[in-house]
Amino acid sequence: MSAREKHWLKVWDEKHAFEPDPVAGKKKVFVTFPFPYMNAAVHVGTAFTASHLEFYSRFKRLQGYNVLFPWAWHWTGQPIVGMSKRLREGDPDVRRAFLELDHVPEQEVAKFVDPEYLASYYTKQSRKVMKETGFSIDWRREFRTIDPAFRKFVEWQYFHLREMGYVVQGTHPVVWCPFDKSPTGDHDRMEGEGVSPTEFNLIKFHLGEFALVAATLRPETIYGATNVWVNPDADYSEARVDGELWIVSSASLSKLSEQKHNVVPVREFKGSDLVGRYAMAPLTGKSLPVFPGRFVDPSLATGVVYSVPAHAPYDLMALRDIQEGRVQVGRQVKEEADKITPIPILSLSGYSRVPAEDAIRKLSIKDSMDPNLETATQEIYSAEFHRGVLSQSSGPLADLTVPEAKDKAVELIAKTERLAKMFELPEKVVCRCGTRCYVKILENQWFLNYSNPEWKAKAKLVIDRAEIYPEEARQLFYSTIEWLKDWPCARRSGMGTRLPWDKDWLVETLSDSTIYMAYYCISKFVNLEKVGPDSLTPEVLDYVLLGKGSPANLAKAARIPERVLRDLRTEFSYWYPVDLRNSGKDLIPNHLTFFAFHHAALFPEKFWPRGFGINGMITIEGKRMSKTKGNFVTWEGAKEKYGADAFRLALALTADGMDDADWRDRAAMDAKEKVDSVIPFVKKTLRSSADRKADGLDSWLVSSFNGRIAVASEAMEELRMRRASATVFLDIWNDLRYYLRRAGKPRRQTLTEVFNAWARMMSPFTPFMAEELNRELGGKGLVCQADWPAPDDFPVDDDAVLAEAVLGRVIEDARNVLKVVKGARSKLNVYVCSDEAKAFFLELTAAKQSKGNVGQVLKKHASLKIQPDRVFKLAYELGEDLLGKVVAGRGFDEFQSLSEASEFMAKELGIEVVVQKTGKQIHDPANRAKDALPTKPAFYLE
RNA sequence: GCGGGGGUCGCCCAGCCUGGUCAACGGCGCGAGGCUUAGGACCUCGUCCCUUAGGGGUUCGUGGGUUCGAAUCCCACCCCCCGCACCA
Repeated sequence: MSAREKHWLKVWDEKHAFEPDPVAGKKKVFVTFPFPYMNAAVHVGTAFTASHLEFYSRFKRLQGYNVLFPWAWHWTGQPIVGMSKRLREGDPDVRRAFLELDHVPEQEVAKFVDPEYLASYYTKQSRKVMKETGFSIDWRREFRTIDPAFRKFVEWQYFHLREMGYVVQGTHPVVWCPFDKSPTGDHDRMEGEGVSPTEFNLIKFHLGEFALVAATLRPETIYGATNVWVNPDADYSEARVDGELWIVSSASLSKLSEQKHNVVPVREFKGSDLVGRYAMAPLTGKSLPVFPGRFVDPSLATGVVYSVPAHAPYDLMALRDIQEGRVQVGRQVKEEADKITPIPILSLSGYSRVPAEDAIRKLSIKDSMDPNLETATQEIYSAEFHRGVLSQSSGPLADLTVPEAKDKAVELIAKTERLAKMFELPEKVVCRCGTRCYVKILENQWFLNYSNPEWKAKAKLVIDRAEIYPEEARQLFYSTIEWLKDWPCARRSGMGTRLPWDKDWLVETLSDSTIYMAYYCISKFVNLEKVGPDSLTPEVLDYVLLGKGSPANLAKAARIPERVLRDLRTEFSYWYPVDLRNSGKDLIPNHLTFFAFHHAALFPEKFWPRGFGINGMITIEGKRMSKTKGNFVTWEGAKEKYGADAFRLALALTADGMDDADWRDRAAMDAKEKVDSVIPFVKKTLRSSADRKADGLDSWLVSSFNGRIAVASEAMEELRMRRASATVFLDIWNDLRYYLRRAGKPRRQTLTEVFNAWARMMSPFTPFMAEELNRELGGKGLVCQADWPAPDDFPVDDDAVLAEAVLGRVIEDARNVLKVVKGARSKLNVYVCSDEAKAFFLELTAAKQSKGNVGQVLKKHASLKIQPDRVFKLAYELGEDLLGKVVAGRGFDEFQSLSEASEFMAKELGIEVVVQKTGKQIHDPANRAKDALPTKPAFYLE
């Protein structure tokens, strides 16, 4: 941290510049950021998103608002506990990540075996780096989501949600880690991302008094079944399942019992013991032989499948293996197998009657252990599912499409009471803790009832009423609200708050973060020890947040002074609602929409969020940020490398709207150079300036500055930080450069005014440098507490704008001519049009616009011999804006203006320039002067 | 598959809603010149093609269409990115 940064941080701190309290009658802005999760250091992505709020906050303060930008830390949930646990168990990867990627000192890592210590370490680090970056946060309100007082707040919320019927219980299959005793979400998996429980149909084939239970995803193929497969090497069991006698793989027994089946094992044996026996299929009543098939995975579902060789490549290949002697079997099995031919059950365009055969041939599959069988199966399955139609051989299923036949088959088999269901993971899933997961049916789990149509409608209203930046994001909210189903809101493990009515469950991370912004109004009092967690009873919170009850009575019961209670209510009613919540677009499908739902449920409309800011995701040098790939930039690292101001400016300049932001070292270095050179530039410029009367060029600079203020202000309002910062740091700078180049002697007073305002415009982005600059300019007070420049202080002078625009056009034209014309030249003659030509131009343009008498004008000025088309074309080229100024421009004398600029033109063009006004006695050897038009003088190059 | 965003002159990107002032803003890179002992920084000019007078040609994913006129509006297609849930 530089001395300059330290100095200003101290000054801001001493002035309590960012610690706002309610001020009756003062307009307020309340901005919030979705608190970062503290299992790692904050990184440039966090900084990017948060920077929008930071810039906006500082901007709004300059506009005179009372601005609250608070901060908190998310500790709720599984990952912190999980990392800590893995460290305890000696996982080298976790340890290395702490040491090498986050640069945590060795002795600290040792203490990370305590999850709360781990989180507090990162919290401390993150707070430090954010402060040092100059974020204008009110740290008095800081909290962590496991603070006792915050828990009371969460309990209050859930108490009400349940009362309103928005928290309901349900039973659902989940991917379960038996070690963590917790559902295993996608991000908690070492293996099997994207895999979710799939419902298999269990079909009972009668085998004596037993049911040999085959699992299938394709019940519609039952009429094509030719035999049953078991894995001869695997263990199978007889067991009493829900009172029936089943034969299934031994591995499936525990899974069945996790899925609400009552399972009592009876006897275990090898699959080979089943080979050669016969099992009777439902619906067809056929007695099918049991064959050995090593392709059958005993760990998938029941480890028993039935064979449909016409449509299942695996089945066909396994059958061939037996028929063609690649697999040794007993004589009886071989004889039975030889009798079997595939039974086609559906027709499929583009394939023969036995599609499995086609696929096998296409992929040159040799036996039943060929890995290509998976591809073949996928292909056939997909084709049949979308285009297949069941044929007559399928009896009652005939003529149905595959999806229809599936439902019908399930219905028919269920009628015979030979159907059961089982959930299974189609692919292996391994939890991050290394444990293999399975499907568990979780009972009596708590859900937020987001599928409730009334709640949805209310959430939609929140979005309807809110400002969304950028507007394109609005649709994403609507889609999310539509799509959202009930959300499991409680878990068994991790850190957090227990459900007040069911202490076995902890409120899950996303679910405890929905209305917490309201708690910033309370946390200030908690941190100042004016109110303790025990006082935050539901009744007290009802008063503070909903205005219910009488403070006098409550004060006694809760043992807090009535004045404090009233202050709490005042604090909340003043700051709420949230005026702007900014986040990356990744939070729209969950957090931000939850935020809308819960505000809709709990608060009256006047407290619903007013604005949502959405930004894109960050990439590093064009690639996705990833810790494991080492493509990772921490907030601290970037701040240290470029300095706070440059880091901030680089963030601002990197992207607008929902575009993804690409963080590039090169761009940040440029920003650094820019920031570092502002003050030297200003000082040098002022040194070279003089006290003199304002001229046209000064008016031009002021006019231009007027436009810059307008653009920057509007962009700030819309959170278009790239546009805003580019205007301030690039466009204004360019204006100044032009001014300095063009001016004989820059005028001190004009520059001082502009620089003063410039410092204020820079201050949201580069507050340290802006304060420094303000001081250099002799400004009083702090620039962070000054006023945002008003356009009225920089009036527009149309004639001055026109003069510079014309000059610019003339120089550009002249450059063109000089570029094209070869050969020696010593002097450029510039002929400004005559008064009559100007009159002709104005009259003709007016006549054309008003559809007046063009012919009359032409006749009147016929002696000029100017083609009317040239006039029309020029008027068109000038555009409405400039043309308007030409028409209105009474004080603008083109000849005088260009004459005064002739030296400048000469310097720019590198050739002598002589400006003359078209008239009788002028130097015009090539007779060009007659062609001159307003804003378009004629040239002659000598 | 469902939902969303996007493809612009070497790279990043503005413009698109509200068609013409668009060969198309700005930044980077590159080239030339200035400044400088030198380098960096900084400043100026140039950077699709052609052109001895300010002009012309061909461009904004591809192919059609609407229009006097399309990067901008409409249709179809191709390609890329993101999200799709028991989790931050």
